[in-house]
Amino acid sequence: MSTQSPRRKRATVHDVAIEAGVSRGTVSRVVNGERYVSDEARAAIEAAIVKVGYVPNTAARNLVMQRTQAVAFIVHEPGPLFVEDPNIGEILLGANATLSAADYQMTILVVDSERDTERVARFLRGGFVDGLIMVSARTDDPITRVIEQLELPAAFVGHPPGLTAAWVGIDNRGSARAVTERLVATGRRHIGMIAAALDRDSGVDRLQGFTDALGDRFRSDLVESVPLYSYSAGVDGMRALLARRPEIDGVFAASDAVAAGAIEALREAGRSIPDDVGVVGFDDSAWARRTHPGLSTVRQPAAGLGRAAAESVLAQLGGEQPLVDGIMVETAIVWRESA
Amino acid sequence: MSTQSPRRKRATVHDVAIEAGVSRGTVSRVVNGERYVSDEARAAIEAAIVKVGYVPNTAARNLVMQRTQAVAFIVHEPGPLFVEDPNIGEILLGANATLSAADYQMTILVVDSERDTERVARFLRGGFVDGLIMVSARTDDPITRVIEQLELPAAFVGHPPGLTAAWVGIDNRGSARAVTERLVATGRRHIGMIAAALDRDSGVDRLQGFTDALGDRFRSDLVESVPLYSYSAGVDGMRALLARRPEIDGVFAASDAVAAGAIEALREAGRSIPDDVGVVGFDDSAWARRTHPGLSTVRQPAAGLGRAAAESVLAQLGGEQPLVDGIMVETAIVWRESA
DNA sequence: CAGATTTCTGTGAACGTGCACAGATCAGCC
DNA sequence: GGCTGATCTGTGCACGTTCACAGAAATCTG
Repeated sequence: MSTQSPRRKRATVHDVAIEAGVSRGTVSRVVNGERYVSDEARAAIEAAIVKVGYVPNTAARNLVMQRTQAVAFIVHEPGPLFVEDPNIGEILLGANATLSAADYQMTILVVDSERDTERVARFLRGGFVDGLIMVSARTDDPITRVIEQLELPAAFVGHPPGLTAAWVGIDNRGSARAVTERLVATGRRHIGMIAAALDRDSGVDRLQGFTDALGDRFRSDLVESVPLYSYSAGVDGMRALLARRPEIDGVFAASDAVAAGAIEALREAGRSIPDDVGVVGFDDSAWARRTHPGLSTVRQPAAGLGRAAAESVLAQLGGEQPLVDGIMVETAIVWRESA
Repeated sequence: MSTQSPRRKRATVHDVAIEAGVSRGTVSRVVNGERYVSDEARAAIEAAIVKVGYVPNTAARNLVMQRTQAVAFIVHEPGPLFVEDPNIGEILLGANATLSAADYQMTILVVDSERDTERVARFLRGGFVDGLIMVSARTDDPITRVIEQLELPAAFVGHPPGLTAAWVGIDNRGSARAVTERLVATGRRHIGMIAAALDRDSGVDRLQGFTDALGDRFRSDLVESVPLYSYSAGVDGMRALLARRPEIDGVFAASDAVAAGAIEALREAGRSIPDDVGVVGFDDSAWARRTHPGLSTVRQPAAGLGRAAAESVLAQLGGEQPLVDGIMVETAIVWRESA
């Protein structure tokens, strides 16, 4: 609207100083809200800032402050699953909310191939970020190794065995046990499980919880293992289970997506739920409200995990020692109609 | 393993120069792969780099180069939908793949509240990023205004009316017309639409395409408008449509999530698909393969949109003028059993 | 009113790069 | 041997900020 000059260069603290008739140091003090600035100088500088449109240069600030106000969010996941797994999105949102409230930015890194490992390692070493959040690390993950020897404030969501860094997670084992026990309590006699992602702590722990709950009644041929927490894996797993043990009358699926697939396979086979077969899942993701009947499941507060991870990183940035034992976020069991 | 000194400070180009017995300038030339370096100097420097563990300091480089090698990925979406809409995740992955191949990082910004608008604007002005990708901008979006006057290389996914910046998108109108025409061709007489997100170009264009296809047969009471591209909105919309026009025998839902909700509502009402009512959706997201029967829909290459947006930003960073007309990415129609 | 204290301000030195420039060395050529 | 041009190297400056320090001015204290 107004006849602004076609200035190409951004205003610096120096320009503001000249405009306000003071020195760079005083401007810096005003910008950073420090004490020892006279009222008139402050007023003049604030006016000058809006007049010249001054915005502090991030790179220069980062250089002298030795920090970046950025945290990496690393997700190690093949592309498709990143999209399909609603937990990751929620964790991301939760972490982002906490970080941005503390004026930190989040840089996202997707690790998919070996080449990515190289790239991410270079990135982390380059001082682009002050800390990092790692989601869905696997056992014996090259990326995990890189991170551990990086001396960068880090928080893992989930807990690969042998990890020394801080982590947040849920009690997968106890929660899995609790849902399975309900299946037992309602009189099911032939209870199976579709286990998934056994290359991760969550997958292993959920299977553990299942066996805990069954005790003597555990039969290994009532467990079918599938590679991923996905819908199609659930379909396959349930079909295999039905073929092997047609008398099955209860199933614990390692995630809601898997459970939705299992329900589909049961429907195919003409079984009614929950009359013929009771089904429980894990996550309380959007899947659970979408199945017929509604899925009983473990409520996993994914956004809460993201927030907790972010808080851990922020605490470490504030100089605190990370909690080696990890942080457990509470789960709850949600009973719907499927069991 | 080895007795490394407990060095707290990172090695600089200066340390490398001393170690290799050359000057900073020569080290810089080696690091940046420039010509005019003798073989012996190069060898000595490369050895020195690994010896002292040198990694270039990003902040210093950014400062002197006046760029950051980072691009912002801005998504303006209430939290829950970000998680539920698989397109966003795919666009993000597509963009990330292209950007990281070009050695750019991606910083994610979620805009949800008014306060976020402020924060994001400050962030963009602060020179944190060299460019940006904006997803799901709305008409009259304060963020969009901010971006437009920012003179930063930008690419929008989708096309808010009146936008002057570069954008990529699909032919929503033509594609919507094509699916609807098929509904017409298969002999449906009372074809309705659940329109969604009419505050966005995609929502408006899909409705346009629908009316294009119906021509004279268009009846405004056969269109129900819902706020969001969500499952529950689809349930509500279909119920409303059924209540108003029970004779309805074909429905175009503005997205697959909406279609899935519509199918649920139709099932409730005892209608069979596709015999009583034909249903088509839009997106070919994971939803489409999950409904019963499988959903006929428009295949929207979300990852391709992300890649195209990233390429546009990279091209602008390379000095090219943005294409004002925008870039259209091809869609295809996928026929399954629902119509 | 001298001295001590608090408040306020300006100056110069970092931070770690890239780049322009100047100078040095060396080969090719008449 | 002197000239030209290509190859190689070192030095100083700039990028925009924060911070330590020194000094000036104002205020308090006995």
